[in-house]
Amino acid sequence: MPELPEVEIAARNLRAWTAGRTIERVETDPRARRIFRPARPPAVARALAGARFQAVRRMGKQLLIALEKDGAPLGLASHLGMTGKWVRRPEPGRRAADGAAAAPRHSRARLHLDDGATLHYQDLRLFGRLRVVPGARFEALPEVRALGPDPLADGVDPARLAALLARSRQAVKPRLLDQRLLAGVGNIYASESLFRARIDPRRAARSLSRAEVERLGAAIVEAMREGIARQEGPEIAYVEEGGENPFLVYAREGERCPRCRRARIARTVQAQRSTFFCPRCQR
DNA sequence: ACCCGTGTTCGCTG
DNA sequence: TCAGCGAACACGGG
Repeated sequence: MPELPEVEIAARNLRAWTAGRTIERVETDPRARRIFRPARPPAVARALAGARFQAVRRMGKQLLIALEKDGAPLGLASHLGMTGKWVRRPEPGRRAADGAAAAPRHSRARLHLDDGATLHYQDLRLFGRLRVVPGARFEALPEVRALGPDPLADGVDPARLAALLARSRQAVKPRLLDQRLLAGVGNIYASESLFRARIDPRRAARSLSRAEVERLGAAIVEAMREGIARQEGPEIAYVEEGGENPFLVYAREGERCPRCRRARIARTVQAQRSTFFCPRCQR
């Protein structure tokens, strides 16, 4: 489920799984050519084999994994697309004997580490990317350069956000999906944030007052933080697919609004994506 | 069978 | 020149 909070959890997991580890061997799914850069899976496997993990960063929805191989820096940029996921086998805390052999479905790349664990990159729809970055020069990548500030790491500058919103005739909700504004906001959190800020998603982006932009910025940070808090920690149940919908309005068409308890959540389509909102609370 | 989907990119248009 | 739109990518679930 990758928007900023899910990618942040993935980054924390990868940090814990890879600290001090070396990649011994890499297997790639030859049919998943489109996720690899360069687009030859065996070349990616060869490039990563023998590399040692240095650091895992997140910028927006991008996972930037710094490695070292033969004394030189090397990078792996991982974008999860719609259905990408990193999992460890055996699962953390379990011994290698318990089901180490069972590869998860749609495993597109397997990194075999020097502690006996395997990190699987799973991706059903193949919209994700695994990109080898020579010299770990992530700043040179166009998809990284194009990213706006990360709301979690950098906070939200209302003046900057207001200026970028004003630059467009689009409705505010689809405008928020532009990663140049704030990196990491996706379709779910755009709806959630606008609900929290009580702003109608159909409003023209340029029509928002300064006070509304400030509310929106704060709501984005809040929604992201809560999303992370929901998924982290040993006690809190991980949000599994098939579990309860954890969102305030997303995918709740027809249900009563959790704020006013009177109107029902509506669904509309903007720029080919679903938007959920309360027609009574959001103005 | 049909519609829907957490993301991004590309080609076309006005 | 460029913002904005729709299609495309690929696959599974309801």
